[in-house]
Amino acid sequence: MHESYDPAAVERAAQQYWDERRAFEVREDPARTKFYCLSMLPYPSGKLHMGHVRNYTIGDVLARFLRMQGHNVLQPMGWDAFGLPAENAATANGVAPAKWTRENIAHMRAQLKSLGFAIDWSREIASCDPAYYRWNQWLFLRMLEKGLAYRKTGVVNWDPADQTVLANEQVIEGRGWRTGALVEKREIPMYYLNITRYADELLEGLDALSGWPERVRVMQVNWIGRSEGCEIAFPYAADTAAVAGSAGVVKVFTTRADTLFGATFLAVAAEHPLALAAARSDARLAAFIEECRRGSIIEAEVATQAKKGMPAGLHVLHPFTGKPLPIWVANYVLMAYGEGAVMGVPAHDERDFEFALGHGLPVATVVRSPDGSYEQVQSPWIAAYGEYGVTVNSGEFSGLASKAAMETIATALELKGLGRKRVQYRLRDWGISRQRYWGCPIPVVHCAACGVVPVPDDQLPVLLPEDLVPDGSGNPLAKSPAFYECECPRCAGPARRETDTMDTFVDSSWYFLRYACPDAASMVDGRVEYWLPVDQYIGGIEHAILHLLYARFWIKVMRDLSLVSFGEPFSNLLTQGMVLNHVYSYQSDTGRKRYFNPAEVDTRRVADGREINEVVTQDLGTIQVTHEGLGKMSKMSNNGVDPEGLVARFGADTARLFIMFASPPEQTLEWSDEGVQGAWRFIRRLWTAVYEHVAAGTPPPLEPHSLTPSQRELRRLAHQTLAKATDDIGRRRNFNTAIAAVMELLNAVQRFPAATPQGCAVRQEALALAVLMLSPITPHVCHVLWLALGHTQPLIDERWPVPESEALVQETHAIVVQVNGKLRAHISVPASADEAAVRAAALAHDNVRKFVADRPVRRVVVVPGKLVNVVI
RNA sequence: GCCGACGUGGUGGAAUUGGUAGACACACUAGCUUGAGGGGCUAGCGCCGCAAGGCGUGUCGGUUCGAAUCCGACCGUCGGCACCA
Repeated sequence: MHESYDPAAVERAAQQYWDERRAFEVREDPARTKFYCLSMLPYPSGKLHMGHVRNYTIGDVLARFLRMQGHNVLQPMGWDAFGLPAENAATANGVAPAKWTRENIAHMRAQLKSLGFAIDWSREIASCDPAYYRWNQWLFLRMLEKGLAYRKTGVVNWDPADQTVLANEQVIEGRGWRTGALVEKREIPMYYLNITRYADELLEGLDALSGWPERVRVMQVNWIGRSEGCEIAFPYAADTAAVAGSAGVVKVFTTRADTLFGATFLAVAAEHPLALAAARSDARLAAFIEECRRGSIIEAEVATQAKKGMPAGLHVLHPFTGKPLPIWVANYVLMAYGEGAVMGVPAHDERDFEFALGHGLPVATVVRSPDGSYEQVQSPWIAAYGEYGVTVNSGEFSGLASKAAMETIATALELKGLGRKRVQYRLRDWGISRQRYWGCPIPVVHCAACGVVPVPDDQLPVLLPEDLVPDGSGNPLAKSPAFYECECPRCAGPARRETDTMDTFVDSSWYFLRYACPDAASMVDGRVEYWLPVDQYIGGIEHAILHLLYARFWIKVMRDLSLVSFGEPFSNLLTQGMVLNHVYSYQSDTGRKRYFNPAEVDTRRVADGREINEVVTQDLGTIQVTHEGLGKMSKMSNNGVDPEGLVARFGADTARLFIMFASPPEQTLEWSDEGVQGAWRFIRRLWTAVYEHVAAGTPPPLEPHSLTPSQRELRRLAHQTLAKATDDIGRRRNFNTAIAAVMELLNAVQRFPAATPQGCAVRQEALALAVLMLSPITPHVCHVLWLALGHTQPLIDERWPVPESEALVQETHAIVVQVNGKLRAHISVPASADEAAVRAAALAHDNVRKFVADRPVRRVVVVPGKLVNVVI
């Protein structure tokens, strides 16, 4: 053993040992308990950032910990290799996405290996490999057969300058990010997966997922958004029937059928057929609809925009009173939710209220609060009353409690054929078509004679050509006859291959099954039944809804196709908090934004206290950039911190220890490398402690019964630390406090005078326990220190130790004494002392007597082993 | 706007079940060691105060013998909002 710690040499030795032994390659073994530890697969953006390091270190700590507890642990890794950034890079640099992606994978794989993760690399997969994505296509075809995949039109962002579809991310303040052109909406045919068919099961399944964080389950519940309510049909008035060409109804969905008599208008989406019909003879309305059409398709923007509307000049009839209600076209009504129309009840709905006030529409009260505090018309109107109560002014339905009114009105509507009770979901079907090149081709062919024809299974995979370079305008596949010209599988006539590719969420919806059987000749095989479901899934909280919901849906579909036996993919979920860093941007004249890495930004304060942020660029010289605040580390905002520098300077163990010590895993972490010194210093102190201990000679066997009090005390601390670390890692997943406890143990070891042979034996045990406890977190240095402590079996094959109950016995308890809740004294009592003795000892303390003085003691609260509170 | 979370010293954080607020670290200050390097060791370090003591966990209010923790309102930050992944 060297006197000084050399991380590079230590890490080389440990990694070489693991590699030679193929220590992390695992096989199915029915005799052993399996543990599938999975981290979300990375997008190969080019370099790792600290968010990745955090994610994979958490996974690695758990994988190594459970391995030490005797489990057969699978920890795989792969690449979410399709997606937009590769196309952007291609457009910018003229490199084909395939080459760019594969080079990034090679670099990032090397970075992951340098961090020493216990990954079974023999199972590595990349979603851009045909051997993987052919099964996306295969399952899509099965879904098509079952009617679970279907075709309908959908709305996309259209950049008229580049003649291309934009991702939401590429729309900045309503303009295309490259062209600055005003983005339009465009309706195109797309494929949808029928996730809403599984809405109820996805919702109910959440109750059983006790290993998931509550916050994620709540978010999914709200996303699915099941609401029980009523569909109500408003018959056309004569003017509407004339425009529509026949009699008919406008359907709305409401959860508040009890407020039906308070409806004073009907609002429809700009895309609603009646709005379009009315616009044919109303130029102003047509202009308004055109304005809405230019609006955003992004929900966050739709929800925050000013509520605008215009009367359609048409009417519907109230289903009970027959009174005509005006139809308004409103930008806050979404065509995608419900029926694309809502009844406007200003008195009892906040949004309707705001709209009515803005457009001078009448407000009619039809609910009063049970205690009468809200009654009749307010003057002037200040707010809607959205609570339940008792119906008023509702004809024959007046005087009913809200719930009863909903039932009664629904029944009456059903009798009239103008409504029925119905369940509505907020969840929409999953649109998977992307007008992009770098993705999995959708396996269908369009034939003039046969229509849409699925590609037969024996012609899979539909291979994605890898040599195309997108130029930012349109999909290169659609400009590549070699790809799209084909023969119809049905009639053998000339046909055109579908050029849309799949959403990359498809790739990440089942990759964890393929790790179990990466070489299977079918989509999955029996090995999946051994390894799945995933015992511990770890990934960013930003995936709480979309990815996790899509994966749950996909697995349920596979179960219903009898491909797997289970219906939930992830038994336990740890949602890692994001690693944030500052975001700096520069907006050029064309409106295009450029992001600068915080490492390049020079910040200084000017006289008036403002901060000036400057970047020296090659093309623009020195420019001032805008500090946009904090954001998650991402390629998009160019604020990632590459761990490479850290690893080169301090080694992988320091990087791992630092990120795990910085905060508990679920918490958002604002990036700063202050503190990395502490992790580095700690590992070196541990190294030195072991070195000096070993240099003092081999200690005799430990004799627990012949120890001095101070030796017993250190031994107790060592075992207490072990109990805490076991609980912190195994149950609480609070790695930072486990590390802090081991730091305290090391501090105690260093203060401990090990002058005698038994003193050395106690120290030997404490150091060995410290090395074992740290080994999941800093595996390289622990590998070397373990051997240095005289062990012949390598650490990787060691078991996680169990604290000895005898060593944990405590003879006295430290009790705090409060007077009126304020700390006044510390006392020490024998562990055997009863409540009366503790109380007496507390009251006898000088300082307690001083504060009590001659005031009467009203009450004494005794918390055994902890605290006494004297109330005066 | 809606849904979810978070807010504690100069900084990261600890306080696990309502029971000592600030563990463990970083930074900083002073001293020692000098091998003069991003080395090691010792001590100090929430705020006010000479002290006794008082105040203190985003803000305001409540429950309790006792609140960082529970409840209500508000403010701020972060994530998601269906084509970033």
